[in-house]
Amino acid sequence: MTLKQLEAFYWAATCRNFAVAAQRVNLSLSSLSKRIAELETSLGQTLFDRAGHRAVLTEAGHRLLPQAHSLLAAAEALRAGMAPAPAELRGRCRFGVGELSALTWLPRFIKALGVRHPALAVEPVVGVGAVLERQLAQGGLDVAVIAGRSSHCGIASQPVAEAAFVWCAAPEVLPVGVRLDAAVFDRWPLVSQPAGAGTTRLIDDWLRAQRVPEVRRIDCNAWGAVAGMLVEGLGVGILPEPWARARATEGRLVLPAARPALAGLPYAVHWRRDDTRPLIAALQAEVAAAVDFAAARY
Amino acid sequence: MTLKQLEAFYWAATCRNFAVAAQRVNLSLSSLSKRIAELETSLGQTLFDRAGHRAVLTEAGHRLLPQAHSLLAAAEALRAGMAPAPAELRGRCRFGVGELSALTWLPRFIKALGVRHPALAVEPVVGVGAVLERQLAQGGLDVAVIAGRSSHCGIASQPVAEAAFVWCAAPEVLPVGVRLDAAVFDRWPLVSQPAGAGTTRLIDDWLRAQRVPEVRRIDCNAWGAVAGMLVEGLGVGILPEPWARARATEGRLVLPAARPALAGLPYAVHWRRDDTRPLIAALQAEVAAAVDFAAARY
DNA sequence: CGCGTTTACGCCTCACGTAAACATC
DNA sequence: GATGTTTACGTGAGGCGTAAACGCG
Repeated sequence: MTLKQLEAFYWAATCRNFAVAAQRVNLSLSSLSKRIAELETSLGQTLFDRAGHRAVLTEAGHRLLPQAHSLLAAAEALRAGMAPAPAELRGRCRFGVGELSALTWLPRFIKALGVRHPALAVEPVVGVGAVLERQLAQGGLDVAVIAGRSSHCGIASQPVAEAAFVWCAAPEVLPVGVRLDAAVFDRWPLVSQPAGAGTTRLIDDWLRAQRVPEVRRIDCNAWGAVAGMLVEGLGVGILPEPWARARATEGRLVLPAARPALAGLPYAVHWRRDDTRPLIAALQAEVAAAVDFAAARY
Repeated sequence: MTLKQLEAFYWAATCRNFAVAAQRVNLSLSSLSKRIAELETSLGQTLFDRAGHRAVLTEAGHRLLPQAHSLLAAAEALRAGMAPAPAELRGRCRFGVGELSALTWLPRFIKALGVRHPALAVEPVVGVGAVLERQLAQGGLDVAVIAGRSSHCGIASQPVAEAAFVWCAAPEVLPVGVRLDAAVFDRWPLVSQPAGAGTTRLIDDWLRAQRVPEVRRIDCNAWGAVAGMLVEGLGVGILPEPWARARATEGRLVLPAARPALAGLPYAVHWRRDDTRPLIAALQAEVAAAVDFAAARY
């Protein structure tokens, strides 16, 4: 029995499938399979039931799982406690972010990360918050920076920054001085993000507070397109505040008064609570310092 | 960092020297040295100071030691908890016993052990209790069955049996019916075991209770020789009760009345408290069932 | 036929032991 | 020189990935 075998077992048991787990432990699928087989012979117990379409934990596997985790966590703590200096990170890191992050702080962050950790292969994965969260839970991502806190108890999160959004529309849609209220949405559709995005929750909360019953929506998963559609006068929507203000000074967008003002959208680093790799703790700190939604827009 | 490296480190740190530790982990001296070197580079810390004649723990090594032990213990517990059946023991086992054990229950025990655990290489080491205890503490022995409980806090023990001894002497030394008292020792020397033997403590306690001030002694570390000397009328001494009775029925020894009677000498399995190998727990049970000082004498 | 896991096979690292060297007392 | 640890070196096991095979929906 080795720590590597236990590690392979743990992630195989808690990821969506062996392939995802193999990526996480930097192993080929076949090697992962063999390590688990080795562990099984070493313990004299079958840990996975391979009868069905997918490998599923046996009773012995379920018994082993928490023990394996605590042993791995202890080993990690030992390693961290002994290390003379924060180690340089290495291996693959799948990093989930929303599109807004991808367009603001992410590029600079990836660059800085590459300088500090040349051996770390970061793979940014841009997607909608809800999807990223599921991928995180299933092992497809190592960390994700998404809006809000997770409802999933296996996922831990740490707030890092708040993004500000404002309502906006083209002047021909909302003449200067017009207040935004429920009546506006009778005449104009809402240009918004797809379900599962953090901003969608933000908008829904606002609409509910305003008792706006039903809204026509134009959903788009690309902020660039959303901004373009708003400028073109297709409807009313929200944009990150710095972007909206830039367009407003050019006279291409109007920022109507809205009460209550849109709440800030809190972003948090998310990670699997059972992931004790030093990678996680280190990234958490690095991300916290880097997130800045006012940064350059690409 | 691997469990094997930590194991090598732990025993290297707590045994008398690397050579002893190497035997315990079934490794050559050079391989042990390399494993420790690997661990040092893996942790980025020097664990042993090799400047002097012997390798001595550095500050980092001292920090690591308890953590390594708890991790190894956890790994062992996991292994034991998962094992479907008590595993067959394997490897080398240095087994310390007093000479009395060597002449009574030990041979039969070694035979039985060989049947149940063919892959276990048992090496009986016969010696005086105090010496065995020191070897145990320094890693030279895995377990020892010796008289009394250990005073050393790093050594755990579990009582297994009591051996009975009786005073005896040749008829020409102590005619039948003569009581044993202090006066006898003015005329005859005490034939006893060397300092550090369990029976020596037993005798000293008795002499002190009888207020016998000073005694001439003939010490010998071989029971066979002691018995022979007693039969030859060289002095007064103690023998295991079954042996003495056998000689008494032949009329070659006399068993004088003695008040108080000699106390029984309790024997216990001893092992290093920090030794979490399954070997120890298994042997403890096996030994407890096997020890019998009334068994055949060889 | 797609998805998920295992088997087959060749490569190559690395862990091992023997033996010699080195260092300290 | 005795004791204790490391270095040098040749060997073999086994961990690795690629690619093919297998087995279930």
